[in-house]
Amino acid sequence: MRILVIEDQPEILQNIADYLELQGYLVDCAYDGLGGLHLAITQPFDLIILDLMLPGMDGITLCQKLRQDARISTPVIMLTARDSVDDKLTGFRAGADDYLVKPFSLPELHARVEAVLRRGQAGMQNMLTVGDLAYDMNSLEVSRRGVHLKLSPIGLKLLEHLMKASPHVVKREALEELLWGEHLPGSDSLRSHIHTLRQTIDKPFNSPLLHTVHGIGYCLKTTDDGI
Amino acid sequence: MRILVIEDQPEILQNIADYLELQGYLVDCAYDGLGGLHLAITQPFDLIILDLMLPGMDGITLCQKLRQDARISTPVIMLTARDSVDDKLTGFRAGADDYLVKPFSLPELHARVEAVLRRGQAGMQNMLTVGDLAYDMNSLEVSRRGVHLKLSPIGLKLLEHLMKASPHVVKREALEELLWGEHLPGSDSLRSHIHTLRQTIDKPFNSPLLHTVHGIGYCLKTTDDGI
DNA sequence: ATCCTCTATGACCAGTATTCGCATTCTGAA
DNA sequence: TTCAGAATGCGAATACTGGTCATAGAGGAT
Repeated sequence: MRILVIEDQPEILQNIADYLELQGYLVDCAYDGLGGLHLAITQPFDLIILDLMLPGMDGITLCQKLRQDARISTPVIMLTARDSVDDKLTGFRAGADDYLVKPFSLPELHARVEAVLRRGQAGMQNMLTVGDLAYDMNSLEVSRRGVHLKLSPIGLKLLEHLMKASPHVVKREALEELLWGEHLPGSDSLRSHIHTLRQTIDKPFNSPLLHTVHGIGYCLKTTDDGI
Repeated sequence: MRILVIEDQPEILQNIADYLELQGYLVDCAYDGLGGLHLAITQPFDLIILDLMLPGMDGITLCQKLRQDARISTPVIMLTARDSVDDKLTGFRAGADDYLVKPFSLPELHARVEAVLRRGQAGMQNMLTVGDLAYDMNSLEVSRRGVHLKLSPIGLKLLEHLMKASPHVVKREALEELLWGEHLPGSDSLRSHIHTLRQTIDKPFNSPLLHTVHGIGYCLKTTDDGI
């Protein structure tokens, strides 16, 4: 879990960083708004801890830019010395996920961090369905009509892409790039994998979901043929 | 609210005690490590304020004994004149909940006290369970079907993460980051640890909880194989 | 300071699962 | 009909995993 802490007071920053690292988090630091924003945009974090008052750019503005300009939804915990309701409202309106009033104890911060991270995980609605086919992206389990299906890693990747695209057609090149990037295998083994996938998700059931579009690619959809 | 203050410098102790009593707390005092430890063990306190440097037994040792030997989880605020990172880390590792560097203002202390007490009331529900496997994060004890299991620190970290994620799959990279942060060990020793963990939590029992997801990572769940 | 124990790490091997490439057969469109 | 594209099936190559063990290092005890 990577956490970015943006705070201008060195002692506080040091305290927070040390404590969180001790709890097993990877901590990066920024001392002002601009530096923090830059880090937050260029690197992936699981959580941002953000002081309200910062040199360069205040926390609320930073949070707004993050959400609106950069479209980054990393959860944010806002720190502030002030305690007025106004600040809280402004903070939440700017997109902060939680709020902590200074001075706070470090275990208290830890509790909030855990809470926000847990919330983030629970929020993930990673369930894909096409017809009676279901793919739980958390447990990586695939089932059809309640029957558990076992697929290979490549099969899973293919299926994920096809389900996300459903009911649209996916070009062969798109699938090849998905699986191998620029470094394609010598022959077109994509067909083999499509075949294997078909064996698994369609063969045991009477209605096929995975359709071939001749010369173009593949498409995953129910056969009720409503186009 | 009863607070125990352990501090060898009489003026400071007097200051703190007077101030806290004025705020309505019941304050007990100790002048050295041994006396403090004795009081802390024999009587119930809601909070302990503990100087790092004490005659008889230093604060860190005292804190460790309190946590490990006496299994007392009363929150501890550590006081110190020093400010080195080492001290802080050692303090936290010993189980201190917060840290205050001398000289501090009494209102500052009061704020920390309030913060720590508030957090304490929140009540930590630190018990993880997956199937018949239980992990008490307060005492760091792991048991399965009532049988106490002994794991290494790395094993505990792995297990904690896997249990929190259960029944989701956890990627190998996520576990590696959890254990080693940015600079990973040369070879994949993760598998050794998974193996050790498996030996401990699965080998003595007939139903495995720790499953491998080929090419992806690991997953902790019961084998009831539903879905 | 020295020894001792426990843990972490890295290397290796064998067994297994997965992927790839190829040969063959099949299908759909012109 | 003809032919390119598609499906199928299978063996070989590859990647991954579990298990074992030797070594190195940390921490505690003497």
